[in-house]
Amino acid sequence: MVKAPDEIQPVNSSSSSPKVPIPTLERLATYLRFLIDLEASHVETISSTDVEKQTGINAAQFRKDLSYFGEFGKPGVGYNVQELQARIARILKIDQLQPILVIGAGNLGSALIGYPGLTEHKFHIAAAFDRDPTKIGCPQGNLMILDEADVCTVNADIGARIAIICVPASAAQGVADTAILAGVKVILNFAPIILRVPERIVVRNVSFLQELAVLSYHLSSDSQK
Amino acid sequence: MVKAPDEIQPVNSSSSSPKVPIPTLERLATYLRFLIDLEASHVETISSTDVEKQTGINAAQFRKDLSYFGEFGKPGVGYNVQELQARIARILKIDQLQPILVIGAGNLGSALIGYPGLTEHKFHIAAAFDRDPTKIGCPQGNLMILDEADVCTVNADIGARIAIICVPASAAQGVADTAILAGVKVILNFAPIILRVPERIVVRNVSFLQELAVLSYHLSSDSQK
DNA sequence: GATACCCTGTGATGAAATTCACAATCGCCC
DNA sequence: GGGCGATTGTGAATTTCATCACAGGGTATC
Repeated sequence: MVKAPDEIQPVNSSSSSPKVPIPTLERLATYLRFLIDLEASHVETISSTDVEKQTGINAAQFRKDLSYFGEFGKPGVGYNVQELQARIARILKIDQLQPILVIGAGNLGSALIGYPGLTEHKFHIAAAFDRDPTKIGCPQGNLMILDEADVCTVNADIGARIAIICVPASAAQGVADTAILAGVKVILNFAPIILRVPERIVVRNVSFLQELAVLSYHLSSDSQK
Repeated sequence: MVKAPDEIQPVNSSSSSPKVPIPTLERLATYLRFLIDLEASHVETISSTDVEKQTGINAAQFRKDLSYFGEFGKPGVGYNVQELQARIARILKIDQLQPILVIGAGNLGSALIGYPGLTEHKFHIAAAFDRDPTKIGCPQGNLMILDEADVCTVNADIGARIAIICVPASAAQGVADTAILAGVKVILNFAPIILRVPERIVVRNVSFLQELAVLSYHLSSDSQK
């Protein structure tokens, strides 16, 4: 009996990046953060070995990561902090303000809305939505909570291509479908389920439950065993 | 010139797991979640190919992940959902209530305290701390916010080995040091910095800024270019 | 109770990511 | 201005992780 398989996106899907390893992209964000801090400390130049000492990331790794995007440093000198920071920001497209939709204004959604780090990295929550009628219309910070049903019409104006999903697991698939319909291209999913989305959509999951579970496992060697 | 290198934990450190790949552990948590849902739907048995259809995780991967911990299934039949769920929970040490310290009771810390998924997975926030005098003593949910300075004395009673750090980046290293002093073995770090910790301590970082950056990068192929 | 089918567990294979190691390059100093 | 120490960028080697493919074992059916 051949059953039609429910096609689903592979967990690590990335139809859009032909060459750059995903771990490299993850580290780029780390480098960026690190460089911003360095810049604030008025450090002008840094070498890959310095990066290793201060972040624990292998120096060759750092250099190879950058090499995917061109040449950045000067042999014998190192990297100009300010320039490197700017170029990584450009690579990650966070040199310009990115509008974001937040769907779900519970504890987590509210925390995101109030998080100052977002604007610091040129992300901007353009609109927040919820399904709960008691929340709709209430201001959260300086943002009005909108009706989840209006995601499409609202985003027709905003044109956000990033959505953050902060609804309970049971509702996550539904709002993901809606967001995609509204023109969203990439999704950051906080709900602890695997979303089914078309191949062209990129999803990343943040699951601290998962992280806690991994940590919990590591407790074994210290106590039990 | 040989300079004493500032030793730091490698990003992917896991001094405690001799053989099990970290990606396997991460997936175990996903399986567990999935199995709990299945159990709630009264599914009794599942095969690895079913798992692949419903989660997108390769069937052989699933079987191999489990094989690190023994044999779980019956050839020709599959896996007993309830039993597998219980055994994975035991592997991850979340079959018994795990006490957790939350340090930092800002937006994010509050969201964690109010998150019902934690208890669902046998995690229990035993105490929450902050540095802000206006917050100390205020109840947050059914939990009293304690003074960050008292972490050590409080944990002498509680004996938590897991800490969640939800303070701003600038304060994160300090509270990490304190937590370790208080007997914490593993840390879930929400602050966007790389913590320096002794080798025996396991750290996992949750950085949605990083996730957003990766997603932002993926926008390029759809629009620009 | 034999046959046909299905599914697990795992060694072998392949792919991906990390680390190594070195040639090429730069600035500095004498 | 030539030689030296330092640092980059990158092919090659190594390690880690994912997938393949199949032998072994279980179930259902007749």
